[in-house]
Amino acid sequence: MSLEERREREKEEMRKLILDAAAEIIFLDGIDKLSIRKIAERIEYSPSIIYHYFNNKDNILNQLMSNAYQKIITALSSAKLSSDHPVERLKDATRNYIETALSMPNEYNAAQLNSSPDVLKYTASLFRGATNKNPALAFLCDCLKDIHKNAPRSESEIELMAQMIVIAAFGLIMRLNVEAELEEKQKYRLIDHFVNVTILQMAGIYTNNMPGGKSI
Amino acid sequence: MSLEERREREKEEMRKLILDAAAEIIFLDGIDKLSIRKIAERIEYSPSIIYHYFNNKDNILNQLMSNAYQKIITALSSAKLSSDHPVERLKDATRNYIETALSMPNEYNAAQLNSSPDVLKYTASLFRGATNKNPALAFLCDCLKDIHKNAPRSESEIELMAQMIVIAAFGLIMRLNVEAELEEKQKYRLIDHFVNVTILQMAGIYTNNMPGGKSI
DNA sequence: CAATATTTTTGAACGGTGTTCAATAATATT
DNA sequence: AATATTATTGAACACCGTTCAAAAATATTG
Repeated sequence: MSLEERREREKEEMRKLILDAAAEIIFLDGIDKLSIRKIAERIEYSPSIIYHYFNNKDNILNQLMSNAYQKIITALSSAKLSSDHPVERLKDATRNYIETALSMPNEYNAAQLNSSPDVLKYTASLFRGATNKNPALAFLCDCLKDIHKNAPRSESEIELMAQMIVIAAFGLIMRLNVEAELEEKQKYRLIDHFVNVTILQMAGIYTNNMPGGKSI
Repeated sequence: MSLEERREREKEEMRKLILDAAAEIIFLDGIDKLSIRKIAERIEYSPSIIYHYFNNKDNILNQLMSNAYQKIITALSSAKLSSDHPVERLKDATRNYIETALSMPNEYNAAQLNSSPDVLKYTASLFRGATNKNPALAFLCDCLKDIHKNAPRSESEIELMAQMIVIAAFGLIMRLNVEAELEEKQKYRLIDHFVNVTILQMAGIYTNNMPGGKSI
């Protein structure tokens, strides 16, 4: 069966070749300019061959976006052990998540705005409860429970908090992605405020909205 | 000069004819299916004529989206006098804004994700300070100042708060638009929580994140 | 090795898109 | 009535995603 294995391996390599070419085109020319014919030109094959390895263009795009979004999710979980303090962990993870997402705007946008089954596995769907699968929501819920361990909130309260944070982070990233010409300084002013103030408010921590305000 | 006036009026009528046809196509078949040729077919002219009234397809789309987004903004300001209580006004306005935006998902998405000059006039760009032009930000700032009139915050604090609320509302609307199959019940659970809890936290009001928690 | 079956790759075609432009039809000006 | 201006068209260009029968390359058998 080594023959079939090799076949499959070669097919996988070809798929990777196609995906890599697509990623480069998106990086160089933008996602709007991606076309089957351009991919074909880049890998030096005829356009038709691509349909031997993928069902259609959307399929390619979705696979690409899923892969990229997994990287963003990984960035989140890498903060899992960053600190003993749950609040610090929350802040670290969110900042990580935001900065990773901003480093691949095309992929993040496409992944979040796409509701294909391919991509939906990883994105922050509001469907699935926090306990289910979405890694970002699950991580946030854990953090929030930890933060409120002295005065426990209900499961649904925690879940709503987490969803609001995910939604707000999503909004921030989207806006920063759209407003490409925004100065770095302004950008980080917003991110800082979000991570240091807004998140804590949404997590039910601050009574005053400025840093230095009383915490619980 | 009545001749030129009529000319211009007729040209404007033709533009409106084209825009209306485009809006219908978007409504019936979705924004992806909009094409110059389809518009032409609908208004019973040849495709080329459209370029006599608009520079290109994007121009048509942008104009359409700007018009729609103005309606959403209008929904916001209609809440301006809804209540004496600034907190109630804030809640009313936000709920209005969200529900109007959800009633025209295509237009809202396109307007928010588009950074063309046409559209940028109306969308919540982070560029312009709150005092400048963006009506949503300006309204929020007024509300927030009113809310905190007894313990005034700095201009930049107020502005950051407002921007965070706009960003979070944007995120919520976007998510609800993308997840089209979400049940009405779940949808309103999120909107309610956003309007009744999250906004108040971001506005620096609640110390506890549940309704009934102490206010300042 | 030769013949056959299988898989990979191609070229041509279909129907679609946005856009341009010279030629025509309609209207207004002289 | 002749001329200038404007509105409208048809044909064409250069793209696009996708399909499919035919060809090339490879693997499997006798």
